[in-house]
Amino acid sequence: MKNLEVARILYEIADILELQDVKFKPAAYRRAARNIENLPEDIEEVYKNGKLENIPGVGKNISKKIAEYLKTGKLKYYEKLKKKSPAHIEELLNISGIGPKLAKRLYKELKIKNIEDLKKAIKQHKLEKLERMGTKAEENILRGIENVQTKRMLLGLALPTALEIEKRLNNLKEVETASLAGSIARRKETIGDIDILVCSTKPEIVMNFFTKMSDVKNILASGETKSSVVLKNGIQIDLRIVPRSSYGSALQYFIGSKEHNIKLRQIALKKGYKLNEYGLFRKKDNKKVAGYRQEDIYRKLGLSYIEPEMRENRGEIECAQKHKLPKLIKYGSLKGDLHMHTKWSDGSATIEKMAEAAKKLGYEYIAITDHVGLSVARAMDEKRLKRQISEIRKIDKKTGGIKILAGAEIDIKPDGSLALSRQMLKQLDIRIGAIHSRFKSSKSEMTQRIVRALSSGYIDILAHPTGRLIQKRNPYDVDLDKIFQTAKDNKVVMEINSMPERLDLNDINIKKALEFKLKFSINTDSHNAENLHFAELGIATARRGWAQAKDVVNTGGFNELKKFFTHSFKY
DNA sequence: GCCGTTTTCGGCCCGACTGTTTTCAGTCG
Repeated sequence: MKNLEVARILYEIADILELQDVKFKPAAYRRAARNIENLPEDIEEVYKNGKLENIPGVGKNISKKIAEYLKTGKLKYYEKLKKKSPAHIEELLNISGIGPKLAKRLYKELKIKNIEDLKKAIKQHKLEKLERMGTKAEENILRGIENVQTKRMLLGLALPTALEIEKRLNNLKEVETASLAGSIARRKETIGDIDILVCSTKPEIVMNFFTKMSDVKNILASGETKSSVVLKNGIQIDLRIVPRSSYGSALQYFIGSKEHNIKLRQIALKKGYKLNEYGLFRKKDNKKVAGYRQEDIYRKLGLSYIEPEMRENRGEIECAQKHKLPKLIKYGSLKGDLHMHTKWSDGSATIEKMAEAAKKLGYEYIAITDHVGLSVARAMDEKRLKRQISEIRKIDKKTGGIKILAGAEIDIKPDGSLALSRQMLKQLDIRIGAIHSRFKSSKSEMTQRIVRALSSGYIDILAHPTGRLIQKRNPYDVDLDKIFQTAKDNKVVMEINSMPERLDLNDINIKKALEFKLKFSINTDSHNAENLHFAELGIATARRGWAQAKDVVNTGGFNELKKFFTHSFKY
């Protein structure tokens, strides 16, 4: 899959053109790059089918360039651009506070080419001596450098803090409403900072409370309507206060995404409106026609209301125009969890403890799915698995209020065979297949390996189907179309793994799997009782992938589940 | 370079903030 590779080159072209003061082309290249980044299909497939120009933002010229790159592995235009540009100062554009103009000045006046040079120059206070620059500017850029070097945070790590602060603000009597905004409101898998929007008539009191919270480490900015702090845990929070009359439009604006908002504004313009964070205004007389509630804005523009998780300009606006948006799966709608580990393999809790915790979440059922067939993760051998199954049956009878299913996470070996005998496979209620080794196999090897496993007839769920660990390990190279088709043919369910660093399948691939009419199971892959809460992250990801309750097998009650897995259930 | 339910040419989202300077260019979200 070369989508990201192609997108990166287009981004770089955009940066270089921007540095050359070329107008509009940078935006065009960035738009194409963004859409390729978000493309559910493999760009090589799109190219082979001659459909490159169907990608929004990709026209004749860019499609030719993509074709050249995919065919030859090179792009002459790009090579030439790089040669022509005086120095590779594109790196500087990644720093918040530095745009094309400043980057060029830094190079011209101080010979600064990259972040390293820049850091040295700041240490010697060379920047503040430049015209129209000062100490503040220098400090800002230094902070920008730090931000480039700190990675984005996992949603699962930031969300509890975000919800806690949101609650604190809502408990304040001077606050009418506080809501999360930005990427965390859209439940993106990683976030840069937490945005919170507050509606209040007493902004000073709210701002004072916010900047003086005991967990604030330092205050970055503190004004009437906007403040920024960094918490002791390193998370940055931006708080904005707006009046009630424009709360809806402000929320709409700050939730984003940027791409979604740009599209929305274009629609507004065509319909004779102007949209900004203060409201939706009629162009001819500047009369405000919406702003109090987000719903009103969407309605005035002829759209159904779009849930924040969908606002990525991935087709949701077109769907909303036709009033054909899917009804997304709701938070809290899972009836059970089908993937978790216990002390029997690499988990830390007992079967009983996991069952009790699941019961507290209101679940009707869980499946215990410890590892088998691995040399790591304290995986069980067949003898131990046999003992565990009878133990699970015993505990299930003893424990009221929740059904405990006997399952296993079975290693898919490099040749695609399963690391468990047929005889044992037949005794399990839920059989999860998973890849744990040779992540760097070729695309064809990995595809064959998984296809063979799924075709065995003994796999009910494919766990973490792409194997990625966010910001740590790339997804393995695999032909997802083939995997999805094989899964469809063999009635294999795709897992949406809810662990914060997995979220696998991801949003884009969920949307793609839906085109194959596949079913999902939102599982936590818990290794202790607390992990069960991560299910909400899985639901968030499912929502970002446009999944509905009917697409997710574990939104159904026990009888429904039993019917679905009727070929495997022994229960 | 892309794109069209005002268009195949002439536009391309929009406003706030920041720092430095005295009227605004540059950058951001």
